[in-house]
Amino acid sequence: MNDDKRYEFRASIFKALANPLRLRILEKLSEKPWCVCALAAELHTDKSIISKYLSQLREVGLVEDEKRGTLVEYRLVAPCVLQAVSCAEQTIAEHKKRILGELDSLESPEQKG
Amino acid sequence: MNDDKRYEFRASIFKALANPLRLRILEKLSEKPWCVCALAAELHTDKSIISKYLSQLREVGLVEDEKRGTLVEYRLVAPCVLQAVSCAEQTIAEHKKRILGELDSLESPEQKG
DNA sequence: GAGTAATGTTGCAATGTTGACAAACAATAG
DNA sequence: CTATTGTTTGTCAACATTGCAACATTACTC
Repeated sequence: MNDDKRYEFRASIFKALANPLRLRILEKLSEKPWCVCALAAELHTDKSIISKYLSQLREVGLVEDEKRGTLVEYRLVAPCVLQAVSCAEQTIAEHKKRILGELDSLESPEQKG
Repeated sequence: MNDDKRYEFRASIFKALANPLRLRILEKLSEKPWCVCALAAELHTDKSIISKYLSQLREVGLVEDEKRGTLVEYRLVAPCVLQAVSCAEQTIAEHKKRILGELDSLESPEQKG
């Protein structure tokens, strides 16, 4: 795989993650497999949207589906992505804390050392 | 922070990551701090685009900047995000391998059990 | 088989967002 | 004042989001 493709591929994964509702779907799928209609009811969203979003997630390989009669059961394939979310969130919280600390030291300019 | 905001916040992080060039920038910043002009030269891209992309990354807290004369030095704040990239990529590679395996077993339908 | 209900997927249209490029503008060093 | 470095703005095309309607598939009943 060439370099450009590699980066586009990675970006496409994050593009699939770059939506609040899709993140909710993934979090639900991290608990157990869900069908479209159950997710639609759970998340108070039209089934067509849930179906489309699940397709997007499937295209980049984050979830997989399996037919069960009239149902289509979706399951999470890449659970480490959710860890990535909390990692990023945590790091950014740290960052903001640091910024606030810098503001504090500006307000009390006396130096201790 | 309420629930909706939390998910939108997470999504905004992934939105910032959902671009091949921004991923290249982050990878460069994982080596060392870079200024805008050096990144623009390295990545053969207009400085206005690099500047805008760095702003996006800064807004979600993935990088931070520091002025040095006429230069503005950017550094990575959340290096674990890069691990997230390779994690996702790896998992998806596994997924594709599995799909190919299933296709193979369809082509040779004899079962071993 | 025909009819019906439940579940998913796809197409369309309106609206909003993002991307890329060029040009103008701002800030700093000398 | 000039050169260097960064940021912002304007424009236009491309893409994303949302809700609704239409269609497809399966299971069940008669």
